[in-house]
Amino acid sequence: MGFCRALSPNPGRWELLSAVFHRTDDFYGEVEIMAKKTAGLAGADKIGPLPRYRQVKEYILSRIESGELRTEMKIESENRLVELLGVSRMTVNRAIRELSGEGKLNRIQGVGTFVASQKPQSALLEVRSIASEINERGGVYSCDIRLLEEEKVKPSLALSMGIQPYSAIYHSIIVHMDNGVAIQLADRFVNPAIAPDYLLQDLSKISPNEYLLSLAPISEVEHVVEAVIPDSWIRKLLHINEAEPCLVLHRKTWVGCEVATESSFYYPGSRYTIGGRFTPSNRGSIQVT
Amino acid sequence: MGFCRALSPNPGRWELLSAVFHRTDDFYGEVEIMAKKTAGLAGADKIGPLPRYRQVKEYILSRIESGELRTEMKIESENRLVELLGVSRMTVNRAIRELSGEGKLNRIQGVGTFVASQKPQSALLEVRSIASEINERGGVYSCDIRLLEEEKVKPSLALSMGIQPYSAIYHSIIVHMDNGVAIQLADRFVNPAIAPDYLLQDLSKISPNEYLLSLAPISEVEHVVEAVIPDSWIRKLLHINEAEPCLVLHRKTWVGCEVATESSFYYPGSRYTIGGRFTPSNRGSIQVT
DNA sequence: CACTATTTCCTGTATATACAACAGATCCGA
DNA sequence: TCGGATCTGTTGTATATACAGGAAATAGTG
Repeated sequence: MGFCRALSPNPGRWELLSAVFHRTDDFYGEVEIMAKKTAGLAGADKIGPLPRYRQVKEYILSRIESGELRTEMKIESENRLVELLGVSRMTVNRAIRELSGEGKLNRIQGVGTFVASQKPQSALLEVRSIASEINERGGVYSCDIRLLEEEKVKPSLALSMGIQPYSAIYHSIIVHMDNGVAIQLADRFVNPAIAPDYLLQDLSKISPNEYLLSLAPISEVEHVVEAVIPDSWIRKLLHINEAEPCLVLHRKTWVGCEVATESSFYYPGSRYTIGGRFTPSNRGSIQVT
Repeated sequence: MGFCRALSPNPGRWELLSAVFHRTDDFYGEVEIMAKKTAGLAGADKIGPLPRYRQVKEYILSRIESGELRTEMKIESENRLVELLGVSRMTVNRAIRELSGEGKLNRIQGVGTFVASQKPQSALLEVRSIASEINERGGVYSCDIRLLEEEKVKPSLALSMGIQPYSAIYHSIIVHMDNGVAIQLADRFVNPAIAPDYLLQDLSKISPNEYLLSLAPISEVEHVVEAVIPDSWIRKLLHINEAEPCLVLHRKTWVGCEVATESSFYYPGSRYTIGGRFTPSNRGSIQVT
């Protein structure tokens, strides 16, 4: 009963299979889309294949990322995708509707669906590794780990993170550099309950962000920005003088209902800006979906 | 044919009506939900009532805003709302799914749907009026219009806004104050094609944001933040000395494919932070929905 | 040729139905 | 009383179907 979960004969590749059965009045026409190959993926605790609409989303995203679908190109119509993928139009519709809500596609009624133009970097709206950001810009990434230890958490921070005062917390201070120039100082407090092995990582190989993201998906993020003249020890590490302002990005992340990390990122004002582009949703004072 | 568009007998109020007809094989059971009263609303060029799933969203949002539904409260189940509102479950499902994607509701499979806790201010992710922000905090808003005129647009800005160099552009500089203390300096360039009457507005009565939002919905926003020591004329207007850093928020907005405004907002570093909270969507390096 | 009406293709919305997955309550027997 | 099976209510996904409405191509007409 239920779904027929065929396994791909071609496990190394992403593939959609369809197998439509005839239907009677109380039996569905059954269709199976192959699940994405999950071996080696983080978050593999999720059992079973992704739901079909998610598979359709992944299918389209992968075609965009592979370069097969370029910016501004028209993609197949919903009905064409129904034929190609062997799913119903409502399923395709949900996938494409969500993707266009996420800014990946644009739709025009009566005309078609188009690949949206690439949006610029949006460090304000994302959580991504500074290393990959530098690499994508063609820079040379390096880092300097100035601190990595267990501490007793101070009461104010404990309150904010929802843990016991003076219990253990992990603290790291890392200076990230592009071509040897300090670009960011990352001052992180990590909840041991979420990342018990944080101190054991080789953070020069895998960045804290990559490591933390690999443990569990972040369920919520809060970003607050501020302009300050930082303390002298920060000025020294970033090689800036006392007249140069700093942009500080405070980030707090949650995994489920627990606070996972609370960090501050200091950017030398003269060397960095942070941005993001988004589409406001449409009620009252306009907000991100 | 098609929908029966009943008018509300109670036009001053938001109301859901249901009128279910019997169905035959090729005729729908018809249901009508009253459209939101549109008289006096901006964007009234949209003809016809909102689609039903949007009406359901508005219905729930209005109940949250009115205080009837408080934070953490469980709301009606989908099937209950189907009965109450006279729409199908898929329609209710879409409405609630989108609301939970927007962070207004939380859903737990097998348990129910709950009103999400109020998220803090998110000036990073929204476009809202500084006046209403100050009023909500209980402050006393006032402003000082330092400039409001038509100028010839410089080539670099013209390029960025996609208009002819040295053509006309509107330029305003306004200092916003809370209890007489300067909180923000707004330096705005407005595309005359979008807001031809910008210069005629009484911007001390209606804030530029409110006015611009009333003209047309913003289709896209870009925010970039930066820390600077501002020019002396800005320091003077904000009453800060030359050692105090400033947070600058650069905002660019689009209406359709045209750039509508390009603005810079200066916040005294010691008096303001800007923040936003969001839920990352779940692909690759995590981004806003 | 120019202009209009029709057709066709596309997305947008709405519904009814069916089943899956999950959580909590309830029942029941050892 | 305990522990498991069963039931019930809830959300999550998938499908078939139908119609509305926009845009562009096409046919038809003067």
